[in-house]
Amino acid sequence: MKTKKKIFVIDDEADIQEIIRINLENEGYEVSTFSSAEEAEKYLEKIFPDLIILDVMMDGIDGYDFCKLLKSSNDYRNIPVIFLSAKTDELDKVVGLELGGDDYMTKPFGIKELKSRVKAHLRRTAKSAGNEKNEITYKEVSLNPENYSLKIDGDYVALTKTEFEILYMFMKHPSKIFSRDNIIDSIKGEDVFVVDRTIDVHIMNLRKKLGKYKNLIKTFSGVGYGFRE
Amino acid sequence: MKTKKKIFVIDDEADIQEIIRINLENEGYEVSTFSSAEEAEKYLEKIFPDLIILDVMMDGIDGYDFCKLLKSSNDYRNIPVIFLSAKTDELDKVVGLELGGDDYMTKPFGIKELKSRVKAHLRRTAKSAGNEKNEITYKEVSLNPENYSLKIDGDYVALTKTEFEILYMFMKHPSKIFSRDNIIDSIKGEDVFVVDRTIDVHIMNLRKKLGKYKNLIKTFSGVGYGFRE
DNA sequence: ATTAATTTTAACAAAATATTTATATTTTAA
DNA sequence: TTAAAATATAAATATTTTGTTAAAATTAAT
Repeated sequence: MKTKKKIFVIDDEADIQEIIRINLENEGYEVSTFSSAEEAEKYLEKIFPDLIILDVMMDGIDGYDFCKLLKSSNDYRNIPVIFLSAKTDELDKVVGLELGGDDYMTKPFGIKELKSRVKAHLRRTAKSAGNEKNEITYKEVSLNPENYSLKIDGDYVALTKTEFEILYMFMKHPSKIFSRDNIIDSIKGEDVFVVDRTIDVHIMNLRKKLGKYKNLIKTFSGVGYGFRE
Repeated sequence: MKTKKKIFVIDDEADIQEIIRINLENEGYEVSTFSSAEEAEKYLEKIFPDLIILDVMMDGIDGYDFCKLLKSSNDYRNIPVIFLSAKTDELDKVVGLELGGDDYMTKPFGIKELKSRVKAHLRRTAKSAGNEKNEITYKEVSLNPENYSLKIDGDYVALTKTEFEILYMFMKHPSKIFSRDNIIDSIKGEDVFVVDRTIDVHIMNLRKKLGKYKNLIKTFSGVGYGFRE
């Protein structure tokens, strides 16, 4: 929810590029397309992709070599690569060369297949990148990421996802003040536009759920909100 | 169910290799064939097989010796070996030598026999690897791994395999929320591509079967599902 | 090779949540 | 103290997510 996953599509056929772009953008990914490996290479320093979709046969540096290049770099080694090819035997070669334990699709491929493979790979890397959240406790209030709940004096109160995210952010940095824009950006992503008052409503709902501890959330007029005594 | 079981087939007759490969791949195993023990040995480091099918008579290292080699290694000792031989008396020798308490088949062998023996051995190792599941009980609901059944107030309700796996995971970690992706990964494996709403249907079916206890499965909107009061 | 069982998908209804709008209340600053 | 600015609240609306059903696809069993 925070930031979009970035995907590079490297294929010299413009229409393949577009089919993939449209479908993946539709799924909420940020897609950059390139017609050659050289072109993509230049952008690697600017944008760090979460996944690369790579055609095997291309002019200049072909898919095999580009992948080898990636896998020999510490920075890029762990980016999953999905190979594309029109011919099965080309893919055999990829598999045989053991260019990295990623994935392979033959053209023409189904859109559904594409989407689900992309999703599966991103799911996998998300897992290995330790982004677990830990329980945070303040006095008699504790926020539990395992079940998105709030324990107040021993009683459990359910939070919605957004409420949880906001409160988590607050409690993670108590005594820090967050502007409404801060909050919107980190909860929804930078390209999401909602009216400021929306945050007020979430804050209000959180305070209700905090019951007698509602004043732990402080309003800083003209600035924003924060969590503290 | 998570990943394919890997089987090595070591036999110098190419057609035997193929018959076995086709039939076992058909059963969902990942099969690697080798024409000699030496060849197989090289691959042991790359691929750790769950089971080995081994011809007794071969040029170079024969089946007896290869098996002895395996059994003398801590790493490979526990891989079950199924011996193949054209002659019964050769197998007698294997048994006599006590090369490990595995299994023996004479050529020609029936496909059905092969499959069931393979399955039996894999089942056995799976068990000894401490993956046994124990009965879990919560209030008047208990989940029995022996027969994938659910006992509710004394009545038995049959679960399908997937239903069982999901509920087992839930009850093993009550009060934890699992995302749909979490569930797919642990039930089906990371390389399986299904639409995540599939889980909703399983949840619904589980709730139906839970009858009056259906509300033990909670929905956490935007997050996932979990088991709790 | 059929049949049956299970799993998956797709479509739409229902529910939950998020956002906006409108208005009341509080805070700020001159 | 008072007008302007900012926030709180409640109610209305929009959006997202989930529940449910039925049909299609896959898998297992006969």
